[in-house]
Amino acid sequence: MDFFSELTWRGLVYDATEGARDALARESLSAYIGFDPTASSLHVGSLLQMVALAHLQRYGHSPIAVVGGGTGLIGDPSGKTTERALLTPEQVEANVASIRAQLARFLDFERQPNPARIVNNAEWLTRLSAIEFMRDVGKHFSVNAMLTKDSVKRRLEGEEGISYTEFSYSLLQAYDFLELHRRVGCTLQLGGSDQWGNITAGMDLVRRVTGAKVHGLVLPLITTATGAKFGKTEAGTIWLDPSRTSPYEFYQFWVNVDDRDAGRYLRFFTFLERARIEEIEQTAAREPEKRHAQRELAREVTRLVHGADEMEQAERAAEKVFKGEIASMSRSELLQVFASVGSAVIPRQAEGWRLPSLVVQAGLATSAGEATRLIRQRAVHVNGRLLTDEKARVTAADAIEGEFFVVKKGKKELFLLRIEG
RNA sequence: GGGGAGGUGGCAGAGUGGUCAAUCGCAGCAGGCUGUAAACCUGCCGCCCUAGCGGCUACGGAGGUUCGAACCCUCCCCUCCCCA
Repeated sequence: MDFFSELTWRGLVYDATEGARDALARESLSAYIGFDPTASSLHVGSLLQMVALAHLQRYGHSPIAVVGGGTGLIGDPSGKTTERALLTPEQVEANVASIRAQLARFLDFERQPNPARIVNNAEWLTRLSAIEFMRDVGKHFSVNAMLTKDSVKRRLEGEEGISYTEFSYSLLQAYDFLELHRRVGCTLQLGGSDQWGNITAGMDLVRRVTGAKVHGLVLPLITTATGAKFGKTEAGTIWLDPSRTSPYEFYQFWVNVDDRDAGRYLRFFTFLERARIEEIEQTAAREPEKRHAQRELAREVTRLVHGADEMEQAERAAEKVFKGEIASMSRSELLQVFASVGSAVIPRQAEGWRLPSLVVQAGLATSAGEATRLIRQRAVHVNGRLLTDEKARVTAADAIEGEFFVVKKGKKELFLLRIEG
């Protein structure tokens, strides 16, 4: 099997240029995907791109992850209805550094003969002079054509309009392709389906300047069965950075995937082979209540992003939590399990704590009033016990090993409070 | 520059002098059913507490009228529409 067929059966090819398939089958290519450094961490929305790079490498191509340290200074107007705030160079640089670390988990930089590379387009973009840019790049673009691009058209028709800065964005991104083509012979750019316009702009530029025929391939937009935005939960974005989204939460995100999405996601986000995925789907269809597909998905993706140790820990924690074995856990077990869940230290108080205040300190409610309502709705458990009296006090004597409170809200959300001293 | 409409809780959108902390919907939270799913049913959904027909803060901002204002008046700020 080749790269293109692999992506095809996984449902990862949304669109590709003529000849991309042949080129990929014929020879080993250099191909790149750009990552936007507007935040200090990537989130699950970028996972597909990361997986695509890894597939490239597996099939003998040389993947290049371009972190947009230069383009990030401008801001992509695609999919945006309003002008974006510009990040400072320092912010962008810090973001680039942490994103680089996250990408590193998916790529092999030592592999021969097709090592992965990570480059920052600030390297060339910040050195480009305005005159050079206008003569060598701008000359190849027709404003007439640019005005018809969807991302630009929407903004022109909208009320806010578009600044010259964002209007020029696609030229900069196109220039990346040219630069990578010159430097390392890169002939393919991949991206999300929203990047099609930017990718073809790059292809055109390369062709006009060098005469070479290069290719583009875009991945589908991920949808959820309920129509919600993928990668968001009640709690917010699912980040890849463990300090923003704990491995436990990350694991839980995948375990809670809708039945109807699980099979697709196994194809999208794991490297499991076709027969194995189909087998999992059959098992899942037979015993949906066991959530085979979700579990497998959670295991695989968590391992990929956070490593095997964190994955196992998150899995063990989930087991304890959902089997209601909290009260019987030992000190070391608690610390281990909650390392991936979330915890905080509270100062010792001789008279104990009011129950609502404990819930607030665990970050499970934003005000005592809200906590009180939760308690009355029979939603709060402390150390595995349902507590329904909002006036109750909890003292150190109630704590596990005199030290810990596991505060649980609803069925899924929990937090460890540790008494100081 | 001229004329008009409007700014209400995360969104959307009622209310136009008292019982409005503010209808309904969406989103969100919880409970039930289940499988840590979907759908569905129920409750909650400004803050504080001694939890009450309690206190406080709120309907763009600042003043004013009134026993009483989201609702009336004045000024200011902002948004949208039409004309020039």
